[in-house]
Amino acid sequence: MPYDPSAFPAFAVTVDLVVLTVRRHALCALAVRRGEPPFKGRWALPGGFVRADEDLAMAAARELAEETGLLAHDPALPAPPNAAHLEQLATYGDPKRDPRMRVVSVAHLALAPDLPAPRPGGDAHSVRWAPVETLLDQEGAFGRDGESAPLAFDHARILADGVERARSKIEYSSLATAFCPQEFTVGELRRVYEAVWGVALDPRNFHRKVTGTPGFLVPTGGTTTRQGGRPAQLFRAGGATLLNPPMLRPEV
Amino acid sequence: MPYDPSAFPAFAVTVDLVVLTVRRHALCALAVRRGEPPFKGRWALPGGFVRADEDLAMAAARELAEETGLLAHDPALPAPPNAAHLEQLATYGDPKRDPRMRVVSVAHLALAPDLPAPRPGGDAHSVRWAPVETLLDQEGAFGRDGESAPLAFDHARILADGVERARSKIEYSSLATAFCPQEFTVGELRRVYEAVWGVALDPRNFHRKVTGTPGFLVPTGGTTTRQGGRPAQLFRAGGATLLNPPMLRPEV
DNA sequence: CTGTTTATCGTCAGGCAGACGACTATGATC
DNA sequence: GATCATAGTCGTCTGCCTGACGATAAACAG
Repeated sequence: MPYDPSAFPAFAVTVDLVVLTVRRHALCALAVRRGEPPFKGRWALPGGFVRADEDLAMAAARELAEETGLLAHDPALPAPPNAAHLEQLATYGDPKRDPRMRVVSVAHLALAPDLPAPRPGGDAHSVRWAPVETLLDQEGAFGRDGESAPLAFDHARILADGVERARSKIEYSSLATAFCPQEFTVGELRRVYEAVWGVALDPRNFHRKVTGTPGFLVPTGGTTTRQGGRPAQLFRAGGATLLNPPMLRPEV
Repeated sequence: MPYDPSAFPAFAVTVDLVVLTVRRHALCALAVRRGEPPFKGRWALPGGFVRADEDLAMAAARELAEETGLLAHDPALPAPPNAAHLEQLATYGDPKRDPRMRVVSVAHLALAPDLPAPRPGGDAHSVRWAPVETLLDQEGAFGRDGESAPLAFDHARILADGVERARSKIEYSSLATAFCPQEFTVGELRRVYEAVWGVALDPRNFHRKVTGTPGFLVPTGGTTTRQGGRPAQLFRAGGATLLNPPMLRPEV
């Protein structure tokens, strides 16, 4: 018993992705250059239409794989090698957000470890990792090539919301490990927090806190010296997802 | 330059509302009885189609006003008398969630003070406040009249997500005051926390905590004795939105 | 007047976080 | 090989916050 199609307006539904990673001590987001109008040549978040038989999470996972080769994984399972955390962020449906037609975009947030290099896939002409400040602090700084123009559509707002979600969520969950490779050191995890929050943390207190939180980290037995200095113990993410008490973000 | 409409599937977009309040020491949600198939006669969350020229937040505010007479208000402004907190919750888009057609629902969460009585408005045949446990703990308990059947569609999942959002958000924000009238006592605020979390809190420690958090409560100078016992000071919600350090939810 | 109810103030001990000293183990440089 | 720079790890101390709980205050019911 289908509805009378004239009884309600028809929408296009898309998923847009805020894909975050930490590279060179900076929080970076994935941006693609638009090859078609509107906003041709400008940078935008990766995304695409939801297909007729697709769940929203499936569509987001498909777009993520197309753009990065990353697999979304069930947080309950152990992470496969090329896995990213993926969760729904928010939905944006301003009637004028796309000049062509009525589009509702269900934004998703993906957190990934540092990747070798973004591989342009799908229909994206070029893809890059850019520090989120670079992508967000460009209101008014228009360049003719779009290199320094604001993000297309309302993607600056979406990106800002995604960054804020990540910043607050690593406080009370073990999500920061999603930015790390499968095995990592306490120092590497600390540099994730420092990059995402944009602050400096005391290495000694940080070490005490994360190693003292049950279920957060499990030692693998190995050590590494890839950061220079004294060799550090290697850890995997433990089973805990919620940190209680939480990590405390320093005041301002 | 409109898209080729055959290039992507057409969706219907709705907003569904999780409207929560605290009545008689219990967390309650607004439910409407469906008058049309599918799920005719079953209880469901209030909601409706997003109109062609409407933002998502506007559509949610309109549905809220139609069902309850409550106005959504900008959290930055002082709350008008009949105001509720309204925020986007999450979006549900399983291809099979509505048997008739492809519907994506953008769920919103509204928190309201205890209201005199729900007034059936719009096209809802009957409306009621029901304790959330009653609405959620009915899987398998089907009654022929739908009185004790599970909620229609995926609304049980949506309601559960909304309740969980409210439970966690009153920990670190001043949102619990949205369940209180404009002027309220510390005891009334404590009973909100107790109802939402389903726990008992120590009145003395609670009093110390909320009155000691800067910006959370502002004394109005008046007192009341509507709860019996010694008269209590009256407060308004202060300007603070984030509580730091947060309220601590007792274990289990 | 006495008991009951709710509000409010105080005290005390334990836990956790911030500040920071000290020591360890590697590689780089002289 | 000695020295230095770099990171990692272990401790200590102090102050703040919380949970547990005693005590007092101000209303009402009988």
